[in-house]
Amino acid sequence: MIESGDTKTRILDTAERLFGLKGYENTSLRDITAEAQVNLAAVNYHFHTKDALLDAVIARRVGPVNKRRLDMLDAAGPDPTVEQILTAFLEPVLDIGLESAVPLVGRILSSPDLFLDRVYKRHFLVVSERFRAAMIRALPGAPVDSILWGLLFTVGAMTHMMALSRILPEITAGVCSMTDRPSIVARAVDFLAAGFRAAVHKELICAG
Amino acid sequence: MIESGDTKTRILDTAERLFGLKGYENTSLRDITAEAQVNLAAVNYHFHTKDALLDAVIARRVGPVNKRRLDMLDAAGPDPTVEQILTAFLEPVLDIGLESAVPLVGRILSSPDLFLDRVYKRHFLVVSERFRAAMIRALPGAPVDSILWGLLFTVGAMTHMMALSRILPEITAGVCSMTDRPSIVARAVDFLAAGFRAAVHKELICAG
DNA sequence: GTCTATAACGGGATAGAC
DNA sequence: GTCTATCCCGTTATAGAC
Repeated sequence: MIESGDTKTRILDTAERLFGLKGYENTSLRDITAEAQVNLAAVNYHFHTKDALLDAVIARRVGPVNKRRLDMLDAAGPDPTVEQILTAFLEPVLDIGLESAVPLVGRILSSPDLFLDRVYKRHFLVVSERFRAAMIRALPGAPVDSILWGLLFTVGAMTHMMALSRILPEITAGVCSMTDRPSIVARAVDFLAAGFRAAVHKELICAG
Repeated sequence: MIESGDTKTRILDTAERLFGLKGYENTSLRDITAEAQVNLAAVNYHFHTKDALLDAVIARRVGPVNKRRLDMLDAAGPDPTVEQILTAFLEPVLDIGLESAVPLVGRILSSPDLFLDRVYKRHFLVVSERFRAAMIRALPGAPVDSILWGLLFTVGAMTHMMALSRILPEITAGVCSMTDRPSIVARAVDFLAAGFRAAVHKELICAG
């Protein structure tokens, strides 16, 4: 597992993989520099602190993913379906490196402080707003709180399979795995779209 | 925030709260003993290591929760509905302390190593098997992999709202919060049940 | 830009008196 | 059971030579 590229890229690649594998706190800069075959002081030279290194690792992935999400949402036209919205949200993030970026993002999104300060406030506000608005348009009559809870369940399902991707086969007797990405996206989209629609039906029944 | 009870209980209560608030690695034994107003060495006397303290904190919650889950599943009779199964799975775990146990369990379940070694293998195998079997009975015709993915999405939705419970109002402009537990259970059950049923319908359509 | 060496600190764990 | 004092280790970060 020898990383390629210049020193800075090797540090980023290795940090991403180890942060995803063992978590931020359980990964020392010595672990990273040893595997990346660079000097310990190079981290502080290129990134100043371990904290800033994590920011750099996150930003390198989250920016492009959110751009792809918005592009896919735009490409679906002015009135995307629930399925198109969910696909635009899920597909880009599941399409990043399975061995490194996927577990890392899973960890980040399930950690309240990291998520709030380093992802939500910096990278996620506009995406969140766009997808919320699109879902409200796609589900006329659905109360806003149902939409928000649905998006929360969506992020939860997505985050959990990313966080547990490495041990998925072990806890499902080999049935589930993250390798066949397109089929997983389709499966999740069907499951979640039905959940969103159930909230609308319930509302209509109660109102009528 | 002064904990009550004897030394051992005070340590357990404080550790649970701080592990949930900041995470295991970011909480030192000095943090715990200072807040619990006990001596540092008392931790090692009562629990031997920090690692074993975490096990004790987890076991104290997970055991009773899983017992209640199985009791509720049994109480639903020999052929529980999808909704009854999901309620039996979600309600007990959302009924533990909102300020301490809920965030902690959220963190544990989203951390692959902790989940696998300390929860799944020790406390979760029988529960997992019982709920899997019940769901297969409740959804005749559904392929097993759909059931397993559905349970994964269920655990993901549950885990995520527990892990982010503290910041939920902040990221939803005050719309979502974990305080009204019964309505959250009902909402999640409706959403997830629709997802499970969608997998069956899809299968029947393709087969027919 | 890259390296060696080291400073400065906080952590878990323990010995031994009471 | 409880406390004080301390050991010993790994960590991040930096100083300064090359």
